[in-house]
Amino acid sequence: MIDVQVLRTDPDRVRASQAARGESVELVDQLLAADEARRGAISRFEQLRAEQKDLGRQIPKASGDERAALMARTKDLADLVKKASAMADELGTAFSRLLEQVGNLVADGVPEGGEDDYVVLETHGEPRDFAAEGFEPKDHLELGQILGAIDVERGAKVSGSRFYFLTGQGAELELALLNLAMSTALRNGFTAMIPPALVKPSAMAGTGFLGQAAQDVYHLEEDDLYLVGTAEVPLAAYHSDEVLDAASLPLRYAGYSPSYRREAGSYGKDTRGIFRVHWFDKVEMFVYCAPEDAAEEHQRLLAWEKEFIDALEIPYQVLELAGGDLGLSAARKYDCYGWLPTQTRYREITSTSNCTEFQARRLNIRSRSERGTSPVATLNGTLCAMTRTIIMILENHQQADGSVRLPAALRPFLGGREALVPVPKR
RNA sequence: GGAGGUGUCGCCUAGUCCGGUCUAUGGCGCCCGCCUGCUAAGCGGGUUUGGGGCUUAAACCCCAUCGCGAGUUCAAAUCUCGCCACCUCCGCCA
Repeated sequence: MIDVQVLRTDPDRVRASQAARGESVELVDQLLAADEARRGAISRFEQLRAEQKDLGRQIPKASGDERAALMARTKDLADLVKKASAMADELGTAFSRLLEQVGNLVADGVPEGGEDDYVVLETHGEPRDFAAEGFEPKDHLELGQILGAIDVERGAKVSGSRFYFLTGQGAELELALLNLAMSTALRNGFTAMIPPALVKPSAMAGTGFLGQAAQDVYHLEEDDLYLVGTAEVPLAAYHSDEVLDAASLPLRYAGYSPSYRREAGSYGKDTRGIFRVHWFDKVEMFVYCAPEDAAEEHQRLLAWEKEFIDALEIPYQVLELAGGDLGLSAARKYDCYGWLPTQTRYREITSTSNCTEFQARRLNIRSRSERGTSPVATLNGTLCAMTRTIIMILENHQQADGSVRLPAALRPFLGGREALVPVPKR
């Protein structure tokens, strides 16, 4: 959630942020009114409670009539206190409910607009000219079948649409990518993590996925647990309700976990192959750092993402997303879009968000300084989303005969092999 | 899944049976000061967290906080109920 102090002292900033997100500006006025009401109720309660406590303390010392009189008076007060307390609770809850709807304050310089209003910051590498090479590129699904790497038919048979098996070389490729990603992360000072993929509602809510994003999340009714859509969720909740030693920051974690997404409302979108699926595995970077270092850290996360994509020799662009496309938690977001030859356009492969103190406030993650404790900043970034990365590798490095050249960085993790090669169908 | 036990302000701990100066005890650690040639020891004071008030600021004041929540009561760490986590044993299982 946003800082309540900012709401009180600079409501215009919150209004501007809401406008940049394309969200309700009136909400800010409702919030201010609710805050006022809540604080009034709290102070009325505290006054009454203090009076009640004071009288109550005299009872053990008194005796006889005096005692009876005191008890009668305190009894009346107790009734008032109960009512005042209920009122304060009610108004407090109303305020919180409103506050939770407000997205993070959009960072300065974020482009205005919605999904299509991103700004291309950089372009790296050259898309291959397949015409010049004399063949038509096959798409990842066809290549996956030729290589015996991806089986969507059996995925659908076993689990339904938007499920797949990675088979043979496909499964090996994921493991190689995992090892490359993790070893890169470890070299950069990250701590390797394998987090739970099922989490409690508090973890989901704290990371901001139970708002507008809720329809895209799997929920296990029976156990009231959620399947995470990203390791960001357990990695953020990992330090919830903790006070971190300021000297230990930044804490950098690289988590490998499955990601589950209902993909509600994406019917008919990217239905071919494994571009948009209900489950994929992912190595996610997650950082806790001092708020004043967050912007710089965000650049580092982006740099590590680029380093990884560079190593895979995939042409790509770096986009800065517009305010309307940030999600609830992010103050700023960069996506890397890799070149997809059969679609002749760039498609998302990684995403990194600076959530400033937004998630830390919800999850109660603080660090200690001379001035007491204060929320830390959290950031996340994709290091390697397996299915999308596999798609990019297959399509960009395919050869005329259906084999796929392996980028040099990946070879050590595939027994020195230089290419994935067609296998007989079975 | 079944039975039993435990949960107190960083860590350990007193208090819970029998509700009221508990405004939560003591130790360790940590911080400040004194003392000291230095260090150690010693002495004195401070040290949960969150919210609010008053201040230039600090000091100070108020409310909440004894795993979480609800209830009983004028009054709950203490009594009742529900939940959670951990430990021990049994059952089941990769």
